[in-house]
Amino acid sequence: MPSFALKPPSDYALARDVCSYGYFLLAPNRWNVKEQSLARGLVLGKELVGVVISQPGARGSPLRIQLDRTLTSPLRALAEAQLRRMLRLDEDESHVRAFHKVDPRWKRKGRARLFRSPTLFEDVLKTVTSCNVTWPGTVQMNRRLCEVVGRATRSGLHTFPTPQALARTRPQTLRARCRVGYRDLRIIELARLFAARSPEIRIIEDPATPDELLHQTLLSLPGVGPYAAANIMQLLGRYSRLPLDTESVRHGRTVLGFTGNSKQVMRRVHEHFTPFQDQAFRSYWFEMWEHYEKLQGPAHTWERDTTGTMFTAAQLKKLAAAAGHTTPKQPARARK
DNA sequence: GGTAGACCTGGACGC
DNA sequence: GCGTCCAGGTCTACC
Repeated sequence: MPSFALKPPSDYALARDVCSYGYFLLAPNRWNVKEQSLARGLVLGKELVGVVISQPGARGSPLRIQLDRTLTSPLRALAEAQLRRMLRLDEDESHVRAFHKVDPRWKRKGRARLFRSPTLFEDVLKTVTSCNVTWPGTVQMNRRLCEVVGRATRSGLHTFPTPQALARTRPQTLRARCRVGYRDLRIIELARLFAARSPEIRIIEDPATPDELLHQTLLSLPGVGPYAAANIMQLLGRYSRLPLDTESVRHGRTVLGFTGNSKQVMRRVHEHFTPFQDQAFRSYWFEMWEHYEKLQGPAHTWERDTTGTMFTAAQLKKLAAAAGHTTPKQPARARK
């Protein structure tokens, strides 16, 4: 099997840095708990390749990238760029230090990097398919999008659908076979914007775009509201804004001990993380992630196919109660 | 500028 | 096994 090595930053730990954000559990990603490796398909222009990423040595040692086919140099460069994005290999030791200087709580474990997708398009779609749906629904939608619109590599690994493929897909197909519900037209419109490299997409992709303009441009995209815009910003490495949702309210109540209605708790969560300034999201996220790991065990032991119901409100409530966290009774439907 | 209600799916729950 | 209720963020109409 062809393979190559990728040199990560000196503090890089694959299991910790991949299992740092829920997208590692979403198709086409497959985290292998036993092997502690990540497999998925990548689209390289018109070509496909299946990759299995592992780190046979200790922290900071080279990553081993196994391929299910031989790649030419230009294709390998494309694959490498996507892997670097997904694994956040460009967030080097100085990036990590900058975060730990603001929030030293994560220095000992070295937490700083957040897993994301090989492309911005996949990150945007994963965000949109996580809105107004419980976690098992998000898992389902991503799996079906990959199976129905994505393609399979030689070794049977799936790729995420390209903007071009999704732009050609009929809304009925997305609704009936991918179970995306009312998101069908929004997903197709997003795919068309990415496929055409519209001015909005160029603004979003430009690292020089100021945060405020980036935020406003994201809000203009179909299916993207305040939560999704803030989340896409963190996926772009802009950590100043918090994607506040019902999960933030739960965290505010159960972990931070805030009281009041949802709106008040959300405001207090926002205020709580304001001192972390341009690192606010990472402080917020790792605090929540640590809470999940307390309830469910280390993230690198989570199986994709059995964690589907893990993050439902009912399940979290049960686990929090079992762990001794108080969970005040919430209104039947959380108000935003 | 703020808010109510519709949107759609799958899990939970009661019978 | 079936029916009903609930969770979830965005969008639009309306005040």
